[in-house]
Amino acid sequence: MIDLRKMLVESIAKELGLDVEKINSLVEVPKKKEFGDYSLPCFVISKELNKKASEIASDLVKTLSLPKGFSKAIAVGPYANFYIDQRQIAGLVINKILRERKKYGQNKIGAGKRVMVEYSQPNTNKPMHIGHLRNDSIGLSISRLFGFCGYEVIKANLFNDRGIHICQAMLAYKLWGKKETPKSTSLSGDKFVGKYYVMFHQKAKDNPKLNEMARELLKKWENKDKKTIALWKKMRSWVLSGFEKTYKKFGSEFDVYFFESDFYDKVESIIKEGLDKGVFVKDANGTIIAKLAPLPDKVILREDGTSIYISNDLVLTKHKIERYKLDLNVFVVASEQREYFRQLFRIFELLGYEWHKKNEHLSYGLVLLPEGKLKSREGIVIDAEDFIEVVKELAKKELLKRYEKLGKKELEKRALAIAVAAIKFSMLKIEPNKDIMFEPEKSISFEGNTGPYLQYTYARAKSIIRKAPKYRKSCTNKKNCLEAALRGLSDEYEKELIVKLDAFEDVIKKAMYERKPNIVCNYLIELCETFNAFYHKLPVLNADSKMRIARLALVKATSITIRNGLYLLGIPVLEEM
RNA sequence: GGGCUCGUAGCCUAGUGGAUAAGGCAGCAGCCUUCUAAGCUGCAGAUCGGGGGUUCGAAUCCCUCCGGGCCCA
Repeated sequence: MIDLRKMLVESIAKELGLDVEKINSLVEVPKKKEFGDYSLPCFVISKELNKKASEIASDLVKTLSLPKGFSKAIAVGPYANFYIDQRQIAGLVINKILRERKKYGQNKIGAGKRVMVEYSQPNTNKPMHIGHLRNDSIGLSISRLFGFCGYEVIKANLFNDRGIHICQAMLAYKLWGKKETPKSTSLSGDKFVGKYYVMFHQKAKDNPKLNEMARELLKKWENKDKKTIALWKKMRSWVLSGFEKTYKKFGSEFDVYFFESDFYDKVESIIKEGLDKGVFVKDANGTIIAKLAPLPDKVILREDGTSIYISNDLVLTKHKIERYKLDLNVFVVASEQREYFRQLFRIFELLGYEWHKKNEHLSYGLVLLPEGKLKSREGIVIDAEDFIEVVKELAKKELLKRYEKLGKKELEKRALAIAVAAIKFSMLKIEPNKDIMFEPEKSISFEGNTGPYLQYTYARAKSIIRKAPKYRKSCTNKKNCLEAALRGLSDEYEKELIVKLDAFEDVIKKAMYERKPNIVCNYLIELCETFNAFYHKLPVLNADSKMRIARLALVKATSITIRNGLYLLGIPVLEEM
């Protein structure tokens, strides 16, 4: 295993007689490459060693015996800069990548630990919107990051399939549906149902009685009225089949599915527990409230006994952690629910569950439209499926510009892959904490810092590999030939690429620890920029035979790393583009 | 009113204690008889929201004010 940084840090620590961790926290990668590959700023240790920073730096570079893989050390003022010798590291880095292939970048940080990542969580009364696309992008990516770090990952989805909003759509269908079905209207099931949900709210504006009727329908549902349940099941299955199509297109995957309707009527025991332990109190009206100071109090159960969302989550969360024996329970949910999750976790803490610490709200900013927050019931919303289709059409146009005679099947396949890449990358490259102002025309591009740019770079690399000739017969031992050839990599462009490839493992750890897929995005952009610069500057296939072998290996290593990085983002690769 | 969060070129973002603040879009000028031009090279563009403080050193930490977003009341 190659870990240049670790070796360097250890030898510096030994030389200076300081703590390894201390040195590790100080060593950095300089912004400018002329300052080397690693650098130690000596300001901080100046006091400890009672010596001027510039002296420490200049003495250090004189006395330190450089670890393997480094060529020189130079002091620049108070900085000690260290330079990697690519002749020595090229073989180590490239061979490692070619050996590990799909596993390159993995580590064992989470070995033996099980994490559940719950994401997407749509309501089953309307289609998903672009907010879900951000959620799904982050959810899948963070799942894969955990997986790459050795965790056992369970990807979970929770369908919010009960409550007043569901009954509103049902009521509208009962009143005005005229026996239409998704099939008879050739609408996908989720859109079909969503149409009635919007219709309900339009009509309810002038007819408040409809709200009363929806509440009655909810009561019937809770009393398990046969006809009501049958209608609910039918409409829910329509919606779910629509979701399935969207998930398939977008690449969202789940291992387990939870339905709110399976838990809402199992809240009694935890409510009793809360009352017994004095965490919940019943007020004069009969409403049950959790006292969570310094957080605001939270209503758990209404006076009429109807369940509200958090009571379901109390049951489901307990179920998840105990049933699946989780070490970590992650909820990928937008930032508007921050306080809600604090309250939820605080309840478990007050109830005395040791495992309350295992819960984590992975919060991300809202997707806002220029008009403001997305509002499904008012139709201020961009439909997820429609949006994917619009972007796919744009991708088709681009493809046809380049390849007029592309077969229809291939065209569809590539266009979808490009559309998904463009959308996911635009959602993932922004730090999760930030809100996204979404402007449909501006937000999607195929050029510059985009998903398709990464796909393109990958396809370009693969194209070289496809065209490369086989090893000559004269080269009897492939491994020896490669070893010898790699020592010939000496150009600055090659070196930069090798150093970048070597950084992949650290990037994954950082992205996982910080729960930030955008770190992977930034890395991949930099990697592809470095590769493209190399590509334009140095020939691969037209280099002399020894150099061709070496550069070809470098191109292969790059393509593996890009592919693994895109996998972590949930972005499909294309062998040709 | 309280809490959380964000503020970096015209626009979108990266950088969260170190060297001359890094990319992309939009703009301008170049590069396809060589491995995919969804690419590459160059130019231009930033009082890092304002003010104060801590530090040898602040976009980054602290205080305060201003502005946007979200949640609670």
